[in-house]
Amino acid sequence: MSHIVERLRQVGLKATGPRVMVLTALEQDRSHPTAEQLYEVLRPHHPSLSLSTIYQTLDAFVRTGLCCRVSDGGDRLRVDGTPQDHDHAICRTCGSIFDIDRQLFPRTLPPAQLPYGLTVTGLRVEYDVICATCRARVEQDDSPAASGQIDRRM
Amino acid sequence: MSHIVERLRQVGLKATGPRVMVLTALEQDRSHPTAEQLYEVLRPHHPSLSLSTIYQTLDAFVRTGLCCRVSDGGDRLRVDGTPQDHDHAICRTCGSIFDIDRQLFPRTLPPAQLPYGLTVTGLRVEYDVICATCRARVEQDDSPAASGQIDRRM
DNA sequence: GTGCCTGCAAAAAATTTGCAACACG
DNA sequence: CGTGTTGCAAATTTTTTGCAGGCAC
Repeated sequence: MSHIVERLRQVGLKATGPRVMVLTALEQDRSHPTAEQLYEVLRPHHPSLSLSTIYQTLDAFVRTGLCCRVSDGGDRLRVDGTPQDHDHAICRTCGSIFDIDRQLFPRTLPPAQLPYGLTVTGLRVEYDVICATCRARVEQDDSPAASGQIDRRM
Repeated sequence: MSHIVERLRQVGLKATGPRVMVLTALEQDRSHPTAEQLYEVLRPHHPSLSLSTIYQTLDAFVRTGLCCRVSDGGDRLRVDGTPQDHDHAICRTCGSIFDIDRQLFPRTLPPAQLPYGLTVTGLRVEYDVICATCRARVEQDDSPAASGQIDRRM
């Protein structure tokens, strides 16, 4: 439990209640939740928690590198609290995001320079996928989406 | 000029004024503009144009595959109207998005299957970069960001 | 003609901000 | 104890929706 507190202090953040809760939740929940989803999950444990605090907390985490933003295609803020290098697979139907271990798909290293004078600091692969749930739904009946994540997709 | 109309009809969309303008703009502007930016660029040429129409138009384009959503890290809707395969480089400082030709970084083909029963339909590489403008600013003075794109970043 | 589109206005959703009270270190 | 955080409310920003009139086909 205390390793969460340590991680917070290492980056210079005070180990407050909301922060410990959010970081703990991110460590356990690999679904890359939205701010709203974190709020709903944590509020029962901390009734005075406010959504604004979630946003501020995530902002602090991203600034200090404790987590990073993830895209589900361009919509809302979703965060990834897993420190080690990994890629993401995004289901085009329901918007779920899955972590993909880097070792599965070995790649050559990126060039240090790209056109336009760009300096590369990192890279990741984003896979477009159809998740098992959505595929089953498409193959069997034709009922509309109803997954655990985001459904709207442009 | 008429090839824009053709592209629209090919996917079953009526070739209306706003659609032709937006698709033309996307073909010429490779900065992956937001809806708002497209609106500002096009409004002078079509004063009655509404932002709502831009959203609806982009929605139709994405649905029909004429363009796709791009993420600048999780903020707003940005679109990419370039059909051919390419990757993206995102400047972590100013949020600018650059197209990166696929040939620059040859890769092995993706696995057809990933864990969790995911079926892969596509993939792209996302490079984190510092663009030339931002690097110059950091190296020389310390003035705050003022690029053409998005500055806020979590 | 007719059904798809547009444009307006208003609503909804998502995120940010100001500020006083509070808690961590 | 002082500074960084929280929580509330309100403001902003971004996107969506309902609907009447218009236009492409």
